[in-house]
Amino acid sequence: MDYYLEYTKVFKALGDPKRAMIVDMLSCGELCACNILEKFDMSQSTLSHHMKILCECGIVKGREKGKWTYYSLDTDAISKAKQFFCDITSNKENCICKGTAGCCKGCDENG
Amino acid sequence: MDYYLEYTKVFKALGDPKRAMIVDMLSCGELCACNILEKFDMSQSTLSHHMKILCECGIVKGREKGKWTYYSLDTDAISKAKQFFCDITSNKENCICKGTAGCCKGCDENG
DNA sequence: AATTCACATTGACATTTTTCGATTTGATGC
DNA sequence: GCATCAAATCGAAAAATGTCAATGTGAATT
Repeated sequence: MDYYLEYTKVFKALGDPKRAMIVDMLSCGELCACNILEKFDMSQSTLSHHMKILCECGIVKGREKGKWTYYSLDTDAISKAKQFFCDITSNKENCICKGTAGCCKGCDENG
Repeated sequence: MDYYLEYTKVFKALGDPKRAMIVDMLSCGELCACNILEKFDMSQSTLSHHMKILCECGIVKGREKGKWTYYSLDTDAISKAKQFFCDITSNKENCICKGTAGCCKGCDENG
């Protein structure tokens, strides 16, 4: 159950459209909070709250430099979350990777 | 935004540990609601509610037969959700698939 | 050291979600 | 037809979430 709890935090974080958009923005490189805020119609405190959720689940990292905080994706944590997604949606004896469903690379490597 | 909203429903559904466990159970094959209920410490109405959320986001299908309802995963919807996950976490110009991060098969095909 | 700037935290509120017991619906068996 | 079973729906209560304005914090600028 703790296993599920750990990874469902990532899904819960991505379960908000605005947070999914933030992740999409970060996929092209590091951005500071003010750059992200420009693109959204939300208050600064609300954005800060969303960034905290994204950081706490592990898929986003914050790097403080002077007044600014730069955010970027943690590709390792994202890989693990993808692997979890593959794991819970694949039949372990007869993996759907072998069919047409298109599972992930990591799943192929294990199966 | 609608694009994000469509797929974030899937993540929101998987953002609950019990629902993630249900998906994991269904990955090994079709099950009826009563079989799922046996494994959990929750009321019948609560399970019914969780199944509705899983069905509404598209990743689970329900098949009614007589008194029973059999649930199974919709591998096509799951593939699309994985693709979305890859999309929002991959740099489109310089995809992380080419690195060590381990993106999904579909992402490789596109990139 | 006073001000400004970027961001985090707090407190409050409305909305959404989770959960249950009770009821309803629809199919089966007597 | 009546009782029974599986599952959905309803109504209500409790908990979690999203949001903002106000405030706090720490770094840079003057």
